[in-house]
Amino acid sequence: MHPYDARAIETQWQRHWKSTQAFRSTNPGEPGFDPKAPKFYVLDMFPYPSGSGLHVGHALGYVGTDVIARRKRMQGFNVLHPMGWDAFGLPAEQYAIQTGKHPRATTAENTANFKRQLELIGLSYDWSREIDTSDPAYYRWTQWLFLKLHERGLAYQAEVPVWWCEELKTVLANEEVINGRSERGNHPCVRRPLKQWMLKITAYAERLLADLDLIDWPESIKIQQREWIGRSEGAEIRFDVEHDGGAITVFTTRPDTLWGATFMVLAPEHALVKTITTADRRAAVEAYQKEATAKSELERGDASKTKTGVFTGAYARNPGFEAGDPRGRVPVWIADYVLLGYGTGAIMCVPGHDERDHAFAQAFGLEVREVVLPPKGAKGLADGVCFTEHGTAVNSGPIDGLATPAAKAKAIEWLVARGIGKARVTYKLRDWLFSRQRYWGEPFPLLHGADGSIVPVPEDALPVLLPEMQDFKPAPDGSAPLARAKDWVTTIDPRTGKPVRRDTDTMPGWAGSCWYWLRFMDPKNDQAAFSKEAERYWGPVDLYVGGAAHAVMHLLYARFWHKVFFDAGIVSTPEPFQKLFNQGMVEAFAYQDATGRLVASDEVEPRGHAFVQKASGAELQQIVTKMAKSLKNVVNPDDIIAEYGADTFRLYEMFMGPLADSKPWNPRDIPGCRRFVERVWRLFVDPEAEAPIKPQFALGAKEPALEGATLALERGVHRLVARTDDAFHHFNLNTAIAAMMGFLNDAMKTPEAFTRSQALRFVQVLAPFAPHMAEELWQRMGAPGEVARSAWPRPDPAFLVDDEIEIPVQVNGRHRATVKVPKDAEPAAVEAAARAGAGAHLDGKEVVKVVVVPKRLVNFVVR
RNA sequence: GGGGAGAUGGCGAAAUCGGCAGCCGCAUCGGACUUAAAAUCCGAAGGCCGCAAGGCCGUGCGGGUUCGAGUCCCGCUCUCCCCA
Repeated sequence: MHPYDARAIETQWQRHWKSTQAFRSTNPGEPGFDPKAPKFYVLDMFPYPSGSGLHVGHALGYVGTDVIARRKRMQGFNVLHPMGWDAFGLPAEQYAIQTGKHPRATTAENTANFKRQLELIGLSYDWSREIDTSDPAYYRWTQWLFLKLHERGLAYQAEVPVWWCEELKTVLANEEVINGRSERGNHPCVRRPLKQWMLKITAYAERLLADLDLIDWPESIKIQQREWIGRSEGAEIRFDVEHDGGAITVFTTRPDTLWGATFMVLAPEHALVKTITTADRRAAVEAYQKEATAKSELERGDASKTKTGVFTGAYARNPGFEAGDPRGRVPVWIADYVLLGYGTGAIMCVPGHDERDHAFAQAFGLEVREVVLPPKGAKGLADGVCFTEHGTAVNSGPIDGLATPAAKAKAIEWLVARGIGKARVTYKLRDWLFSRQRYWGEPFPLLHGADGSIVPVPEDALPVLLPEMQDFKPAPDGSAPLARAKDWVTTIDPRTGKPVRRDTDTMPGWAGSCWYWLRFMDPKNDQAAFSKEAERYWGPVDLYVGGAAHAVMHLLYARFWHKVFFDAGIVSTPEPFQKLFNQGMVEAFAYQDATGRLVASDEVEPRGHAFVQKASGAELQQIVTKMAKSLKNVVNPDDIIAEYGADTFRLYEMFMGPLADSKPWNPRDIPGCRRFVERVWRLFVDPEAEAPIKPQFALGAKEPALEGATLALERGVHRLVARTDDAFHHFNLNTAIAAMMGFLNDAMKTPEAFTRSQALRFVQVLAPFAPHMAEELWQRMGAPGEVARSAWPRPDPAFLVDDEIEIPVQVNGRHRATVKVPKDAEPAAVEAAARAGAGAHLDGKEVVKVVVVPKRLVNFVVR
């Protein structure tokens, strides 16, 4: 009486794992720590616990890392596999404002729900290391680490034009504003100058770029980070303003084109605009400045857009020409395609060799001068085309005749010698806007004195607790909600006894995730963020898995903080995440009618190979898209597990395709995985019998001789292990499951030949994927301990190749026959066998050439 | 606009050292078992032609390299994702 009962088996083993703390990993110095075991730290990007819970797409990465973690444990690694909550942030607060529920309460509910869901999947996290970024025991150290940045001069306050969202009543980072609307909620945003906390990430630009070479990350992510950092080499050149005595400094990546600069453009916000603008141009200039402020940087930078700008009335001297040379007199304009934050906020314009300058000159009838001759064959100004590539310098005084790279170097030399310029490197990367006028975040541990001084809260006075507030709505004027907690704001500087005011901003949602992988190493420490020993042992993260969506922001911020800690001697590695892996998106089917309108998935039924709308019978087109509530195609793991069990759910998640690929969730495919699980069960257990396991697999069962079907299965087991190892190597775990299914099909054909020793190894291979069933079978077989801690089997090469192998025979590259030859047959023997096998295909033909690839194929080239 | 990834049966996919295209699964069809159905088991199946044997065509499209290309090179089309 042993039918397969997924629920019973899974709840029992989940309870067992919990009560025995089966997946707790030990730190150096703790009882049970094995100093000989190598460590493996496998980390998921921890979730923001939203109210809607996990869907099957989140679970993909978590199941993937779990399968990897479980196998690593079996391979003898001390595995750190933790989970926690990125719990501070805007959505919780928005929700709280809408519902009146305190974010602390909703966060607690949501994290409890997430944890329940994760446990239901049977994930082997070390829950003793669970962390919550909104817990004072955690954010105490976030504040402490912020002070380390502050100490090192990397946190400063500045009046900067920032995105202000009227609806959310807060400033947002550049990356949180899309097309002038907030990423969260899609509310309109405007730019406004405000005093804000900034982090000097630009000070680390060079190292963030260079150290990408140290880490094993997807090239695509590295490219995106390099792009974001945007290093460019060039020169800074000073242009004197006529009649004014002032000077405009520009940055250019093409100092060799100086002699082609026929005008200049300043960012509308550039400080010099005010002083150089002539009286007759003032009205036009000011009107234009006002307009530009409202635009996003993207709109302004868009090269495809028509150029706008106004003349300031002022002229500057191009220093490439002698005083008095009319070619050196260049008009100064302002235009919004020049950004204040990039380079110097001013450019020299070379309309002959820069697309945007060219468009601008065309639009306003400014002079175009050729100073770079295109190489033979390439189109240049002579053909009416703006030439931006490398060529030969012309009309350029001291650098005439030089190829662009040499011309650049010579131009810089020439500028330096005359004291009008120097080599310079700039970055697109900007400093990081780090404050928010919101409630649900880490308070800044800083005190403002009456005299304007700012001092850190002493370390022993941390954490600065977020005050309990009932009304934490943003104020209409944009001032921070914390400013209204009067008792909290007013305090005493413990060092001087003087009254001071607390800083009332909070940190952005990214703050908590800038160091959480370090806290997981030593999560209960109340003397330090983490101990040096723990960090030296566990760091860096060996495998970090998450969506490619975080390619830039989180991963760049995290690297930045980590490098600061490295410089401060707090961590021992220059990079936090040695290997990064991006799991693919889980998409879902959605359905469109003939007009392209989307039809909710629950109103659709299949008809043959097509799909129709239930109500109307209209034929629908099945499309693949992301899961969204509005499409009613979000799938919750709870439902799948309730119907099929966690082992089936895990198998399906992994069987869908390679971990890195995007692939659609197809509910019709899940029963296939369930069938596999049931077939495994029936191979081992006779549901009708008394015995918990078939006698041939029980402890003490006689091991038959390795011959006939048993030998074939033995080879099968070794091949299975080898294929599985390979699958882990490539993260295409679907092929491991395909291999298990293939082996199972073989074993089911000759079940009596399947031995206990083979069965044990099969269960071990199954264990990372379907851990509940594997543990249950392991126990029923009377095997020692838990399969989760058993030693992963090794394939023996002697069993991987059959004595006879099949060789395809081609004639002129076309497959014509297959011949069987001994595995070690000589090429001549293989060719002879192939010639016989090809038979009639060679009759009457002249064999020009024979290609024999040992163990692979034979190809006859004939005429 | 910039950047990234991808395109293989009705569907998810496999074949990454250039060597039998389609392992494994889903859906489909046929058979066995059953009073019947479900479940289970066995079998078929890329397309076209053919009773069959067999042949031809086939990895988004067009070229190229090679004895041999899903895989490498050049050009194109389309899709998805990311950044704003």
